Amino acid sequence: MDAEQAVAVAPMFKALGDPVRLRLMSMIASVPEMCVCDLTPAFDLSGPTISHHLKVLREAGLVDSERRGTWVWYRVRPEAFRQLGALLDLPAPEGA
Amino acid sequence: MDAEQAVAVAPMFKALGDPVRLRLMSMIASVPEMCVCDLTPAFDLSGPTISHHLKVLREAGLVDSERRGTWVWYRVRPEAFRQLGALLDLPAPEGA
DNA sequence: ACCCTGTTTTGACGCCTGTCAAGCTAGACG
DNA sequence: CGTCTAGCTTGACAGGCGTCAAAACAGGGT
Repeated sequence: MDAEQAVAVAPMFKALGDPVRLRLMSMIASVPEMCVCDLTPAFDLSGPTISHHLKVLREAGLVDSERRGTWVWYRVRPEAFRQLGALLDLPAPEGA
Repeated sequence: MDAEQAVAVAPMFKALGDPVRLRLMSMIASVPEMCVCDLTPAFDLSGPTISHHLKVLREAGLVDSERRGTWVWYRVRPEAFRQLGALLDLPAPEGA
Protein backbone atom coordinates (compact mmCIF):
# COMPACT_ATOMS: atom_id res chain seq x y z
CA MET A 1 0.00 0.00 0.00
CA ASP A 2 1.43 3.37 -0.98
CA ALA A 3 1.07 6.61 0.94
CA GLU A 4 -1.61 7.92 -1.39
CA GLN A 5 -3.85 4.92 -0.94
CA ALA A 6 -3.32 5.03 2.83
CA VAL A 7 -4.48 8.65 2.93
CA ALA A 8 -7.56 7.68 0.94
CA VAL A 9 -8.57 4.67 3.02
CA ALA A 10 -7.58 5.70 6.54
CA PRO A 11 -10.64 7.98 6.99
CA MET A 12 -12.91 4.94 6.61
CA PHE A 13 -11.15 3.10 9.41
CA LYS A 14 -11.08 6.29 11.44
CA ALA A 15 -14.83 6.68 11.03
CA LEU A 16 -15.32 3.16 12.39
CA GLY A 17 -12.92 3.85 15.25
CA ASP A 18 -15.62 5.12 17.59
CA PRO A 19 -17.94 2.74 19.45
CA VAL A 20 -21.01 4.82 18.71
CA ARG A 21 -20.29 4.95 14.98
CA LEU A 22 -19.47 1.26 14.92
CA ARG A 23 -22.87 0.46 16.42
CA LEU A 24 -24.61 2.89 14.07
CA MET A 25 -22.87 1.21 11.14
CA SER A 26 -23.84 -2.22 12.39
CA MET A 27 -27.47 -1.20 12.81
CA ILE A 28 -27.64 0.38 9.37
CA ALA A 29 -25.92 -2.59 7.73
CA SER A 30 -28.32 -5.07 9.32
CA VAL A 31 -31.26 -3.87 7.22
CA PRO A 32 -31.72 -2.40 3.73
CA GLU A 33 -32.21 1.05 5.22
CA MET A 34 -32.69 2.64 8.60
CA CYS A 35 -34.52 5.77 9.78
CA VAL A 36 -32.67 8.21 12.04
CA CYS A 37 -35.73 8.12 14.26
CA ASP A 38 -34.95 4.45 14.97
CA LEU A 39 -31.22 5.01 15.45
CA THR A 40 -31.26 7.85 17.95
CA PRO A 41 -33.25 6.18 20.75
CA ALA A 42 -30.76 3.28 20.83
CA PHE A 43 -28.16 5.57 22.42
CA ASP A 44 -27.93 7.68 25.56
CA LEU A 45 -26.81 10.61 23.44
CA SER A 46 -28.40 13.81 22.22
CA GLY A 47 -29.88 14.04 18.74
CA PRO A 48 -27.19 16.45 17.53
CA THR A 49 -24.46 14.05 18.64
CA ILE A 50 -25.98 11.16 16.66
CA SER A 51 -26.38 13.49 13.72
CA HIS A 52 -22.72 14.41 13.98
CA HIS A 53 -21.63 10.77 13.97
CA LEU A 54 -23.83 10.01 10.98
CA LYS A 55 -22.22 12.91 9.15
CA VAL A 56 -18.77 11.45 9.83
CA LEU A 57 -19.89 8.10 8.41
CA ARG A 58 -21.39 9.86 5.39
CA GLU A 59 -18.26 11.92 4.70
CA ALA A 60 -16.12 8.80 4.98
CA GLY A 61 -18.20 7.32 2.17
CA LEU A 62 -19.54 4.48 4.31
CA VAL A 63 -23.22 5.40 4.19
CA ASP A 64 -25.69 7.36 2.10
CA SER A 65 -28.63 9.35 3.37
CA GLU A 66 -31.89 10.35 1.75
CA ARG A 67 -34.77 12.41 3.03
CA ARG A 68 -38.20 11.01 2.17
CA GLY A 69 -40.94 13.17 3.54
CA THR A 70 -40.61 13.68 7.26
CA TRP A 71 -37.85 11.16 7.93
CA VAL A 72 -34.24 10.71 6.82
CA TRP A 73 -33.09 7.21 5.84
CA TYR A 74 -29.56 5.84 5.91
CA ARG A 75 -28.10 2.86 4.06
CA VAL A 76 -24.61 1.45 3.66
CA ARG A 77 -22.46 1.95 0.58
CA PRO A 78 -21.42 -1.63 -0.10
CA GLU A 79 -18.45 -0.72 -2.30
CA ALA A 80 -16.80 0.96 0.70
CA PHE A 81 -17.20 -2.20 2.73
CA ARG A 82 -15.71 -4.26 -0.04
CA GLN A 83 -12.71 -1.95 -0.18
CA LEU A 84 -12.05 -2.36 3.54
CA GLY A 85 -12.57 -6.10 3.45
CA ALA A 86 -10.08 -6.43 0.59
CA LEU A 87 -7.47 -4.57 2.62
CA LEU A 88 -7.88 -6.92 5.55
CA ASP A 89 -7.18 -9.89 3.31
CA LEU A 90 -3.49 -9.12 3.55
CA PRO A 91 -1.23 -12.16 3.19
CA ALA A 92 -1.22 -13.92 6.52
CA PRO A 93 2.25 -14.28 8.02
CA GLU A 94 3.61 -17.77 8.69
CA GLY A 95 2.67 -19.16 12.07
CA ALA A 96 -0.79 -17.66 11.89
CA MET B 1 -23.34 -5.79 17.65
CA ASP B 2 -23.90 -4.72 21.24
CA ALA B 3 -22.35 -1.71 22.95
CA GLU B 4 -19.82 -3.82 24.82
CA GLN B 5 -18.46 -5.43 21.67
CA ALA B 6 -18.31 -2.05 19.95
CA VAL B 7 -16.20 -0.64 22.78
CA ALA B 8 -13.87 -3.62 22.48
CA VAL B 9 -13.40 -3.52 18.71
CA ALA B 10 -13.48 0.21 17.96
CA PRO B 11 -9.88 0.77 19.17
CA MET B 12 -8.62 -1.55 16.42
CA PHE B 13 -10.36 0.45 13.72
CA LYS B 14 -9.22 3.64 15.40
CA ALA B 15 -5.62 2.44 15.33
CA LEU B 16 -5.90 1.85 11.58
CA GLY B 17 -7.53 5.25 11.10
CA ASP B 18 -4.25 7.04 10.55
CA PRO B 19 -2.42 6.88 7.21
CA VAL B 20 0.96 6.36 8.84
CA ARG B 21 -0.28 3.47 10.97
CA LEU B 22 -2.10 1.96 8.01
CA ARG B 23 1.14 1.92 6.01
CA LEU B 24 3.07 0.57 8.99
CA MET B 25 0.50 -2.19 9.35
CA SER B 26 0.63 -2.97 5.66
CA MET B 27 4.43 -3.16 5.71
CA ILE B 28 4.50 -5.40 8.77
CA ALA B 29 1.76 -7.65 7.38
CA SER B 30 3.59 -8.10 4.07
CA VAL B 31 6.38 -10.15 5.67
CA PRO B 32 6.69 -12.53 8.62
CA GLU B 33 8.36 -9.85 10.71
CA MET B 34 9.78 -6.37 10.23
CA CYS B 35 12.56 -4.45 11.97
CA VAL B 36 11.86 -0.90 13.18
CA CYS B 37 15.08 0.09 11.48
CA ASP B 38 13.44 -0.78 8.15
CA LEU B 39 10.13 0.89 8.97
CA THR B 40 11.38 4.29 10.11
CA PRO B 41 13.23 5.36 6.92
CA ALA B 42 10.07 4.76 4.85
CA PHE B 43 8.49 7.88 6.39
CA ASP B 44 9.38 11.56 6.61
CA LEU B 45 8.81 11.42 10.35
CA SER B 46 11.03 11.37 13.41
CA GLY B 47 11.95 8.10 15.11
CA PRO B 48 9.92 8.92 18.23
CA THR B 49 6.83 9.53 16.11
CA ILE B 50 7.13 6.14 14.41
CA SER B 51 7.69 4.56 17.79
CA HIS B 52 4.53 6.23 19.06
CA HIS B 53 2.46 4.89 16.18
CA LEU B 54 3.85 1.39 16.68
CA LYS B 55 2.85 1.62 20.33
CA VAL B 56 -0.71 2.49 19.33
CA LEU B 57 -0.84 -0.54 17.04
CA ARG B 58 0.60 -2.70 19.82
CA GLU B 59 -1.88 -1.47 22.43
CA ALA B 60 -4.74 -2.07 20.00
CA GLY B 61 -3.64 -5.70 19.85
CA LEU B 62 -2.83 -5.55 16.15
CA VAL B 63 0.90 -6.27 16.37
CA ASP B 64 3.44 -7.82 18.69
CA SER B 65 7.00 -6.64 19.24
CA GLU B 66 10.11 -8.43 20.35
CA ARG B 67 13.61 -7.14 20.98
CA ARG B 68 16.36 -9.36 19.66
CA GLY B 69 19.76 -7.90 20.35
CA THR B 70 20.11 -4.42 18.99
CA TRP B 71 16.93 -4.34 16.95
CA VAL B 72 13.21 -4.58 17.69
CA TRP B 73 11.02 -6.72 15.44
CA TYR B 74 7.29 -6.34 14.82
CA ARG B 75 4.81 -8.87 13.50
CA VAL B 76 1.02 -8.90 13.06
CA ARG B 77 -1.36 -10.67 15.43
CA PRO B 78 -3.48 -12.59 12.89
CA GLU B 79 -6.38 -13.20 15.28
CA ALA B 80 -6.99 -9.45 15.44
CA PHE B 81 -7.16 -9.29 11.68
CA ARG B 82 -9.60 -12.15 11.60
CA GLN B 83 -11.83 -10.39 14.11
CA LEU B 84 -11.96 -7.24 11.98
CA GLY B 85 -12.54 -9.17 8.79
CA ALA B 86 -15.44 -11.05 10.36
CA LEU B 87 -17.08 -7.77 11.32
CA LEU B 88 -16.88 -6.47 7.75
CA ASP B 89 -18.75 -9.53 6.51
CA LEU B 90 -21.97 -7.92 7.65
CA PRO B 91 -25.05 -9.01 5.69
CA ALA B 92 -25.04 -7.02 2.47
CA PRO B 93 -28.19 -4.94 1.96
CA GLU B 94 -30.33 -5.61 -1.10
CA GLY B 95 -29.37 -3.65 -4.17
CA ALA B 96 -25.67 -3.99 -3.39
C1' DA C 1 33.89 0.99 32.28
C1' DC C 2 32.80 3.76 28.32
C1' DC C 3 30.78 5.17 24.19
C1' DC C 4 27.91 4.40 20.01
C1' DT C 5 23.72 3.05 17.73
C1' DG C 6 18.85 1.83 17.88
C1' DT C 7 14.47 2.38 20.21
C1' DT C 8 11.28 4.10 23.60
C1' DT C 9 9.62 7.58 27.01
C1' DT C 10 8.68 12.27 28.52
C1' DG C 11 7.23 17.00 27.92
C1' DA C 12 5.28 20.37 25.26
C1' DC C 13 2.57 22.44 21.51
C1' DG C 14 -1.32 23.16 18.28
C1' DC C 15 -4.99 20.80 16.06
C1' DC C 16 -8.86 17.64 15.97
C1' DT C 17 -12.97 15.28 18.25
C1' DG C 18 -17.05 14.08 21.03
C1' DT C 19 -20.48 16.16 23.41
C1' DC C 20 -24.36 19.25 24.50
C1' DA C 21 -27.44 23.50 24.30
C1' DA C 22 -29.46 26.59 21.34
C1' DG C 23 -30.89 27.86 17.04
C1' DC C 24 -32.15 26.63 12.25
C1' DT C 25 -34.31 24.13 8.11
C1' DA C 26 -37.52 20.80 5.72
C1' DG C 27 -41.74 18.78 5.24
C1' DA C 28 -46.72 17.67 6.78
C1' DC C 29 -51.07 19.20 8.19
C1' DG C 30 -54.55 22.36 9.46
C1' DC D 1 -49.70 31.06 6.77
C1' DG D 2 -48.79 29.04 11.37
C1' DT D 3 -47.25 25.43 13.83
C1' DC D 4 -45.69 20.94 14.98
C1' DT D 5 -42.20 17.28 14.52
C1' DA D 6 -37.80 15.36 12.65
C1' DG D 7 -33.26 16.25 11.77
C1' DC D 8 -29.20 19.23 10.93
C1' DT D 9 -25.94 23.19 11.98
C1' DT D 10 -23.49 26.31 14.93
C1' DG D 11 -20.86 27.59 18.93
C1' DA D 12 -18.48 26.32 22.83
C1' DC D 13 -15.80 23.44 25.93
C1' DA D 14 -12.97 19.55 27.73
C1' DG D 15 -10.21 15.95 26.43
C1' DG D 16 -7.52 13.36 22.97
C1' DC D 17 -4.12 13.07 19.11
C1' DG D 18 0.08 13.71 16.00
C1' DT D 19 4.33 15.64 16.03
C1' DC D 20 9.00 16.86 17.50
C1' DA D 21 13.08 17.77 20.66
C1' DA D 22 15.29 16.18 24.51
C1' DA D 23 16.21 12.76 27.60
C1' DA D 24 16.28 7.95 29.01
C1' DC D 25 16.96 3.06 28.16
C1' DA D 26 19.02 -1.34 25.96
C1' DG D 27 22.75 -3.88 23.80
C1' DG D 28 27.08 -4.44 21.51
C1' DG D 29 31.75 -3.31 20.78
C1' DT D 30 36.08 -1.55 22.17
